[in-house]
Amino acid sequence: MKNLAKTYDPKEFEDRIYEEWENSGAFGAEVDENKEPFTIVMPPPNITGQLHMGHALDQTLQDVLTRWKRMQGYSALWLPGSDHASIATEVKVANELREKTGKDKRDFTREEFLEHAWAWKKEYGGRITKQCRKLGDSCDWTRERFTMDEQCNKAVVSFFIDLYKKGWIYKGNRLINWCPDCKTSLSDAEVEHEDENGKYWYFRYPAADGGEGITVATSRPETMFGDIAIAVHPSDERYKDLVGKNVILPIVGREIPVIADEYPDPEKGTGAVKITPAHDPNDFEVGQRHDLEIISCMNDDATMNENCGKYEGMDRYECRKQWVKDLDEAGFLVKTEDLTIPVGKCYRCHSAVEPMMSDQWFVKMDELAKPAIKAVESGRMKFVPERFSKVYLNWLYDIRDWCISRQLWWGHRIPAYYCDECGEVVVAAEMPEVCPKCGCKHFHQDEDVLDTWFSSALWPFSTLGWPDKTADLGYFYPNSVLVTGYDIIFFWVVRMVFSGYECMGDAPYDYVFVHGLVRDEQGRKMSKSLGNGVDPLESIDQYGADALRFMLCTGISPGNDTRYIPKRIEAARNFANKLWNASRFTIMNLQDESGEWLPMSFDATKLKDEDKWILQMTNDGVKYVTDQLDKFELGLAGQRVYELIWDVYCDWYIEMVKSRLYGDDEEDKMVARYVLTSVLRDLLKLLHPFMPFITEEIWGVLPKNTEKTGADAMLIRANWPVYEPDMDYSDAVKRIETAMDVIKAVRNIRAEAEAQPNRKLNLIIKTDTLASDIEAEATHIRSLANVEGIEFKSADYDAGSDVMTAVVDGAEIAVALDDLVDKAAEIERLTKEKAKLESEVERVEKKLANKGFTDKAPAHLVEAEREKGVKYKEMLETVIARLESLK
RNA sequence: GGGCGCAUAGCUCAGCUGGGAGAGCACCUGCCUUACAAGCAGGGGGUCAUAGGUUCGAGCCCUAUUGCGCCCACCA
Repeated sequence: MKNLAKTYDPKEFEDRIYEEWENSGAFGAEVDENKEPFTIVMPPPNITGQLHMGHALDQTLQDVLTRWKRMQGYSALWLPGSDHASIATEVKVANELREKTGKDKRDFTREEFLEHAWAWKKEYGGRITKQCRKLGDSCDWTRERFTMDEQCNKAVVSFFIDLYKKGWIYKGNRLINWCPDCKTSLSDAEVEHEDENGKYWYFRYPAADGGEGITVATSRPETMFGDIAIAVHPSDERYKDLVGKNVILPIVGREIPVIADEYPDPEKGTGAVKITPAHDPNDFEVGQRHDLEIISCMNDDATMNENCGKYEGMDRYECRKQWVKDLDEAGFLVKTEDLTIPVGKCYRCHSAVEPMMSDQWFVKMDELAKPAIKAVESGRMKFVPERFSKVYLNWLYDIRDWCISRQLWWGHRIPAYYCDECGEVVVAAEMPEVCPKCGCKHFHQDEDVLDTWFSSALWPFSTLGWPDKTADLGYFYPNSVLVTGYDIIFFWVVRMVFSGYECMGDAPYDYVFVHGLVRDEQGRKMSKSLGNGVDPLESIDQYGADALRFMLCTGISPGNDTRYIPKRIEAARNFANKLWNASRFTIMNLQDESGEWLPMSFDATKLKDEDKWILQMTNDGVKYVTDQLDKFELGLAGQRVYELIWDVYCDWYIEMVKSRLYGDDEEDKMVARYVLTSVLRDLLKLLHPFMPFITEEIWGVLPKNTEKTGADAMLIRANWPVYEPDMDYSDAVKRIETAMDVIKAVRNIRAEAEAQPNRKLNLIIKTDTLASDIEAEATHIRSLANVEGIEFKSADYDAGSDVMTAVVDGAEIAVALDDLVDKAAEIERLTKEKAKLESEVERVEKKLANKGFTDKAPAHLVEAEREKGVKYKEMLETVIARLESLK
């Protein structure tokens, strides 16, 4: 006997199947001009650790799309890779070194440190790809890439040089975001703003001429050492006389001017603002406008510097405390106010970012942003859901230059070389031989590395071979879809788009499919500090990858967050189990005792109604699922497959077909076997993108002789089921649906009457129109409702009082239950039914009486409503008549 | 300050271009019926946040309000 294992145990086959897939080259995508390409480049996970639920969601969505397109006949490439994650990894490696050796990062040479980092990459990069395999990711591992591999590095250098030559990359001393812990600059996108409880301190700056001076509020008193002016609004009458005069920086004693500028808001604080260009972006701009000096008062570890007198060497917060105390004692503190203030935090280490003056490399954004804006405005590139295009565009509309240099070691080193003699800067792929300016031959390379997102920005094409003109690049670019979380639209999506236009002259992809976050059961963000993260591997271990995948992509809608709820993954596992058992049933019935496959055949003229019914349901399902996947509605698609398998195939079709399989009409059995198998195959295909392992495992056991076109052992190469628009089994569908109504009605009566499930019932069916239809399905009614005799009578027949009745569309079912009939309860039940029907009839009649409806609503809806009216009225009359007869 | 999302059954969420409110879980009842108790059959449960508006018709469209959440932003 050939069959599936008795119990569904994903551990038994998931790893094995993955290995088979990979070894057979099933995921390999080829440049094939006879096929349409479908490309997804995997958002590279950071090599900082292991995959979390967010990755599992992200990758499942990509895999569903890829597998589906592959089955549709596309040359589907899903290219995997990982990201060096410059700053994040550097922090991790430094921590690990500290733990292991007790030494600080700076105790190592750059080369030593990088050696450790590469070892880290080897370990964690490998761990991640293993996890992807566990999830069932059908990516082409032969094309696996890393943001710091040779080709990507080449791309980075090439892009840098290109932009530099155009004058779009420049070096300048600017106010940047500085992380005092990571000791590196950060881009604006890398700063997170958090509200914190803070204070405003109001200090009096006395006038230089001995007058009262001016009172200024600040939340950052420690930056006062860098104050260069006090600004007031030109229209502010209060300070009119002071403008142009000097005030004295308290305690420090330095004189600074009062200047008029549009920046201060007279409504806020005292209307006067201290100007500290070295530590505040606004002040910096005011300083530029007035050509003011810039005095920095902090070191790069956020301790106070030599400009701060006795506070030199103090931490910024320590200094703040002492400084405020000293000012207070000296009588300069006017008042204090509590309030919340937004504080910029480093997105990696969460320490407060300090705006600082620093010499850094920048990318000029104005020109680059233009095509990226147009890409979305013109509809060339679409966000799914659409609303994210707004987020994207808003960021681009007021984009500022991008600070790309980082004072780190792990990353792409900036390809800029400085002449040791004259300081000339040469930007080139290799260290130059001779200085073009002074002719000297000694150079040193810039010490900094590039923002990690500089290399990710090139990912959609650097992975395909750019800057070389490869066949892959020509065929697979632009990518079809980018699947990513909404949290990295700024970091990543925006930058890929402008880089794509700059390097390739086209958008990097057609669609950006944005998903939300996976939260914990209470809806909180999964985080390490909360310890509420769920390891995908653990849940795969417990329920199987298929269950996890199915849970992640059903019951969700695009762009919205979802929650990880153990009960939900359990339900998905139960679904897999259901499919497993149904398949076992089917396979069991396809063989004789010795395990030989029994014959099956397709003969359209021999199809029974239930065959036609399920063929129609499956056919319609194929269309629905395909349409939904086209719209990225994986949740709706998955939901329908679930219903088709569980409700349609298992609960109804298998139950209906049983009597035939156990009967002895050999010809009919061949048909039943055929439909059973053929429908199962289509359902497996529909489910395969969602649950690849179980579908593959079952597929492997099914007989090979029923697939119309070349059956392939690998389900992933099987053709996506085709929707046949001409299929019309509506007569059979109608009869089966009527039979189902009857069955449900009888089951209901049985339960209400508390009749034992094994007790055979006798029915009287009163109908003037449906006798032949119901008669045709009598077998089903007998077996599924456990009915013995069925007697047909005309609609006006009096069934007496020893029966319980129910109405269906077109017939009244009377169940003989003399010993169990509780007349009072029966009347109550029918009265409820009557009320229900009455309200339906009323609703429909009201609607039809409304001239607005009959005139304006589409004709088919009006017609449908009319039919309903007739139907409900008939049913109601039947119920009323029955009630009468009981009285 | 600007923008966005969410509010539907006890819980978690679906609900496509407006046309008789759904699923899973939980709950109640009865079943170990030889594919499946990770199951089968039956059942209860919702003023679709509030108030207006558009429409013949609104969970869905418009306006306002309330509550929750998120993103962006230089309030000293």
